[in-house]
Amino acid sequence: MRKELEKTYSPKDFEERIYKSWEENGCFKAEVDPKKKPYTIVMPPPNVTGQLHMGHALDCTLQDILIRFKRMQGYSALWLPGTDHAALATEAKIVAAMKEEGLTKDMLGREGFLERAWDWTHKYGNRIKEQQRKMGTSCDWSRDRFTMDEGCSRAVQKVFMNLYNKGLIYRGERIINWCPNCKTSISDIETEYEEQDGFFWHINYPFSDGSGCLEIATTRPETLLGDSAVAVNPKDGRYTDIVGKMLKLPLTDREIPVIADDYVDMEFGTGCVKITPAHDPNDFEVGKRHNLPVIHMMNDDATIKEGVGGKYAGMDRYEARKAMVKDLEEQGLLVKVEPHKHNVGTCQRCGTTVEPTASLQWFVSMKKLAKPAIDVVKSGELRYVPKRFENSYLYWMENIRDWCISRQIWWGHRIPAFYCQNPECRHTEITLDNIDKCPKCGAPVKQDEDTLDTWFSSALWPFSTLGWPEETEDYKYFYPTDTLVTGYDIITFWVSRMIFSGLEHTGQKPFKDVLIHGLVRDELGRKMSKSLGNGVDPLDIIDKYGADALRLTLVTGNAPGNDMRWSEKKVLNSRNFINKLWNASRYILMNLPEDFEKPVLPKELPIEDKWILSLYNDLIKNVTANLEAYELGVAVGNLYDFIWDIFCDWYIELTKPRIAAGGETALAAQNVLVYVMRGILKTLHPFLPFVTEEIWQSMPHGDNDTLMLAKWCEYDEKLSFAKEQEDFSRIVGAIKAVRVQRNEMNVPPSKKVSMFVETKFTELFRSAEQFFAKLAGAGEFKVSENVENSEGTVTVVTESARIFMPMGELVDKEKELSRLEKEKKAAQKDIDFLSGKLNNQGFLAKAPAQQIENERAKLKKAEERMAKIIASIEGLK
RNA sequence: GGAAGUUUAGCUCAGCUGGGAGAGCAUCUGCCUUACAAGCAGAGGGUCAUAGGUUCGAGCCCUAUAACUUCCACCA
Repeated sequence: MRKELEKTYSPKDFEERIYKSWEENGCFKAEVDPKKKPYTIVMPPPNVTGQLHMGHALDCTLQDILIRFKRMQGYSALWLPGTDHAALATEAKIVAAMKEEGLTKDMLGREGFLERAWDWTHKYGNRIKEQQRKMGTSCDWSRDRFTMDEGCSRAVQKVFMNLYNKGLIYRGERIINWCPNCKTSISDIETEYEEQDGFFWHINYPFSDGSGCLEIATTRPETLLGDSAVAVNPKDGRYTDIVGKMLKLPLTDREIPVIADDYVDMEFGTGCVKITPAHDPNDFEVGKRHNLPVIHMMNDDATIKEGVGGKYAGMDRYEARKAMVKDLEEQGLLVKVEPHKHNVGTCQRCGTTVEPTASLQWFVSMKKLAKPAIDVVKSGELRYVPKRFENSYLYWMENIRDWCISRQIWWGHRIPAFYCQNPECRHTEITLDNIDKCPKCGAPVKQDEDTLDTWFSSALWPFSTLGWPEETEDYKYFYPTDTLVTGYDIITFWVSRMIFSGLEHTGQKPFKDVLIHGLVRDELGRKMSKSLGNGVDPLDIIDKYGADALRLTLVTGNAPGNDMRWSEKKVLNSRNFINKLWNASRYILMNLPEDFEKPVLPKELPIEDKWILSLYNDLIKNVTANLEAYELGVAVGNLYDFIWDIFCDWYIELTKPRIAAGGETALAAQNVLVYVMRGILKTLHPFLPFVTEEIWQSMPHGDNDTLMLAKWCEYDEKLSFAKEQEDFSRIVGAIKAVRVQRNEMNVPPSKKVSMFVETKFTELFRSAEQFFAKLAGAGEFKVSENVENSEGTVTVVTESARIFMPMGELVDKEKELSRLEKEKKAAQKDIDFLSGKLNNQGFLAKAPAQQIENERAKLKKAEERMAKIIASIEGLK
């Protein structure tokens, strides 16, 4: 039952229909099948309320190509989709939407807010999935997961408890990055540094005993309110006498000591550092060593605290800075102000300058967890493609610091810690259940108000989605997964955390290969971003050119890990290629007999059939190898070149006279055409799923109802015809040479020209008469071993033949001679180069035998060509 | 401060383990040849960033330099 192919390629007419039919027929569903080998990809979960952007489109395309390829190869291929709750990002969006209604989180309360968040999630949660469907995403929607669904949440709690029991999670007061706008802690990697122009303020701190002042330098004068000491280097001769003395802290009535600590760099600034343990990571460490008080001088919105701030209380940090500098100046304590460039941490989410703050938070102790995650990569058990990304991964892992995982927001997994309210007991219980009484003393307990970093749950994604901690069938069969596909921008955030989490909790690496891709940039090479407004919406592109064209654009000419520049011209080219495929299919179909069922290759085939089959066979080998090696760009390049430049431009053209002739030869051509086209469609399917399926339905397709589940083609020794491949390339070469000559002489293609071929491959060339007629505009066509030259004749020379074309007055003898002289020169250059190589003793001694053989063959051809050119020149004279 | 990447035709990029430089777009010439003008047949265009080195042989390997990009760290 074949479907008629529409006259023009119009993806809108069938992409949606085809997706629906795949989905309805359960084509995406992966089965636990012991007879098959599993192949698993877990999809990097996009934000549940997000929208598809070009980065997703790329991510999606690469994964879909791999999963479709493996599925056709006979694996039980699972591509597991899902979405991420994206804690802070989502909460910020909801808060912003609430603000429109004049609402705040506090007005709603935790319960009310979460209710809204879930509503929001349900409202927008399906949007991105619909958009992914438009891309052709062949994931198993029946296994769709969400980081906050029951199973994933349970995995989160379980992991928290495991780590806590092993002593790998702890709660403590440390310096963390505080975002005064989001009002939560953020982890180190969520903090982005940017260089800003600032100042170095030199301030005099007077000694309490009135014996002068000590000059310190700081970039943040306002933190003076939190100072608990001034430190000098113990080896610094300038200051040995004053260690232990007390200083009057300016603008306050406090006194602080001078201490000695190695941390101070004698060369930098004045060699005296004010120590503010509550607001600087280094100062915090110094403070711990010297038992200094941690004085918090800021509120969570970065205003100055009541009590420590004196007259500055309530002011914003920068406002306070201004006021304090002014006061210091008035009091004569400001020595000087120098311009100073420094890096300031900002919140990845909102861009606000973060405030390093000592705070009571939960941390994951990383050193122990990092070790196996380093080993598994170093040993090559888990590999990055391309390999260079292992460097940054290993560097990060080897220098890892503890991970702050608690967040002061509501949308996310609540920390399963319950604190006993009895001051005598103060027990902390970590439990999977909701308890209200202390298991130790029976007093009421209170659950920790905080939630977990969103990456804490993402870290478990490869196994939490498969059922872990339960030993489910899925988990046993599909885990560990095979390939993780993601961008280099989230290696530290996500990939590294999945690796150590997988190793720690499942005892296995979570995936075998990590395929890293780059960014899709705009036409000017800038990152696509909302703020720049330079993003290109994949849905617009699909609407205009179809999903296949978008997909093809995203893989064409791109090597793994490299960024690519977006350009709509590239999409146009992709679309044109698909159009080519479409029309080639139409050609094949419109000539096919009604009752043609499936292609059978006849035992006896003409040379051009063997030629195309042999090239096709090579193609299959190359594409498969490149897909296995994750060289998707190269694989699609192989297909592009074969389909356009060989199959369409040559083979199809070659079949035209045969099909017109009818009979046996036509039937053989039809079988070969359908045979190769079916193979092309299969091989192209992972890249262009929609159009290949649509064409497949119109092709004679035997038992397979859907191309998506058809069997992948394999290299077939029986289709390899080296001799015919080489022979036929002589014909192709000769036709091309004739075309060049005709073009050069401005002979219109429609004008028939007589051709007399002199060659020792007489049989070969005689059999190609119709091709010369069709493709080279040959009129009279004669082949023999010797042709006499005559007046008014142009000679085209190839390594296999001389072709004489009488062109009458079009031929200028002198011009023809000089042209041939030019060719002679070029041929001589070839010969010189090759014989030079072959006379080089070093080359002969050290080059591989095969290489030497190749060069000899090339030289022989060049010499044959030369002999023919010389004969032509002689003949003309 | 540390690390990685990029540098190839006018533009955007390929070039897999080293064996006489490729594609698309753009430019030029000629074609409505009954699958396709979203096309066909041709042409021009490159000291493969620079300087050394290894090798019989380097776009590819090594060293240095320059420019651009990115990541990491962050001394007040």
